[in-house]
Amino acid sequence: MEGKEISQAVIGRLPRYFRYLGELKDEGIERISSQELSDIMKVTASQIRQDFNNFGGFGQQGYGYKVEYLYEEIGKILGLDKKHNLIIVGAGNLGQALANYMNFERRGFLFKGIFDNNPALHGKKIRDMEVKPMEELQEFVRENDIDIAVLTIPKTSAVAVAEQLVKDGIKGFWNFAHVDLNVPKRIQVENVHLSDSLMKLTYNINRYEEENNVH
Amino acid sequence: MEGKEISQAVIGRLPRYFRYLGELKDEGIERISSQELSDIMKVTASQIRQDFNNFGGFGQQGYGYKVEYLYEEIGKILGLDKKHNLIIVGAGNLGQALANYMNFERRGFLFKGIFDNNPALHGKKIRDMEVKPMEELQEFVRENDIDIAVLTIPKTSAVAVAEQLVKDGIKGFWNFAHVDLNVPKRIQVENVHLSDSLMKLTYNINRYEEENNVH
DNA sequence: TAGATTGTTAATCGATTAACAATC
DNA sequence: TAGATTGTTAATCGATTAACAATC
Repeated sequence: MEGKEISQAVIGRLPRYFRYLGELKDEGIERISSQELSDIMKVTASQIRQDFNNFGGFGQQGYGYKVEYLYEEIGKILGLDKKHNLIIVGAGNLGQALANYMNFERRGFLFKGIFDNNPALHGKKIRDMEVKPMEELQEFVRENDIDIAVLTIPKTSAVAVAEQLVKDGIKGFWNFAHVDLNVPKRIQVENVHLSDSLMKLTYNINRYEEENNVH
Repeated sequence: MEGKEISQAVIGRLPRYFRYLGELKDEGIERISSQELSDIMKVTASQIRQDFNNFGGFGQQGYGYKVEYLYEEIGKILGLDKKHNLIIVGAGNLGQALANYMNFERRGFLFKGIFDNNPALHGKKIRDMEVKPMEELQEFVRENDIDIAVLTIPKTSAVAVAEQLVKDGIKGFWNFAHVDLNVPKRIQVENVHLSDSLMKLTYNINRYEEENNVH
């Protein structure tokens, strides 16, 4: 049914390649070898070639890689050429910030709506979009063919809301709630656990200090 | 000088353990075996025991682990018992949202200031803290013993600002800017590249569809 | 003591790096 | 053609899982 499965380790590196190649392209650089890219990105040339080869040969022996071509191919792999309808569930600080801050449209996402159960927010305009009550969520998702839900609601409600959204046909979650969602494997979940990330930072700061300072 | 280095793979799992143990503790559960925790968290019991043993034995043979003790020990490992002075650099949507949304104080972080170069924001109150101009950043960091800078500024200025902050004595960055910072290895950096995360999500959604739908 | 479960060693698996033949 | 650099196989490294002896 499918080709060989690509590991998430590789997928996780693609956006960074994409970013560097975009910059190289903007600088007008036309070709690059895995060794040159290795020097810039501080990863091994071997890893770069292995990673790209998961998707077939993008390069030319003796020449290297065409920057623009490679950039576009990685964009396609990441699905940036496809449109995805997206909603934000939870119009608190974080939900509003993401609506305003993320350049959704530039990456193929169509921002279709934002929902909250706080009546004080209903009707408030967030990026030309009025906050809708949660009561309208289910019908909206079903009728507007929504693919992705950004969850910026408290963890107490996130699991139940996610389960309902799965029934309504959501394909993936960008989950900022501090819980693990309980959804079928066919549903994709990308977690952004901000406080976890901050804890990793303090661990590393403290450990560095313990190893090097007063000990 | 130090003990054996703990891999970042292990560190990355600690916050999740910490979260689950906190919940178990709140439910009044006193002891848990690696097997029970394995069932709840969907990771192998073997991995749980290996992970904990990186830091010495927290359990008791034949009994399991004391939930509260384990919870506290992991908290200490993550450095949550230590205070860290923190500032936010960039008071746009994301910077403001993080100031309001993150419960910094609850995890040992002292929110000391927020900076922006937009004069329209200067003096605006964000969580009882007035936005200060970037001109005051350097002196502020030096005089207030700031450990962590949250970077929510555009990528065009992030690298230079980070380099300056390193000179001013910053120990770690929580970096939301979409660039790789160029800082000495002794400085800890935790990147949160939101758009990268979203790209991984679309990759996985698209790939699932290609494998299972029309193909 | 017998049973349970950790701590830890050994085996396996997967990911990264090195090497080099293929080829532009 | 000679030189460069990929694509790809082989070697290494590290992380995960399995197994079991130690011990509570």
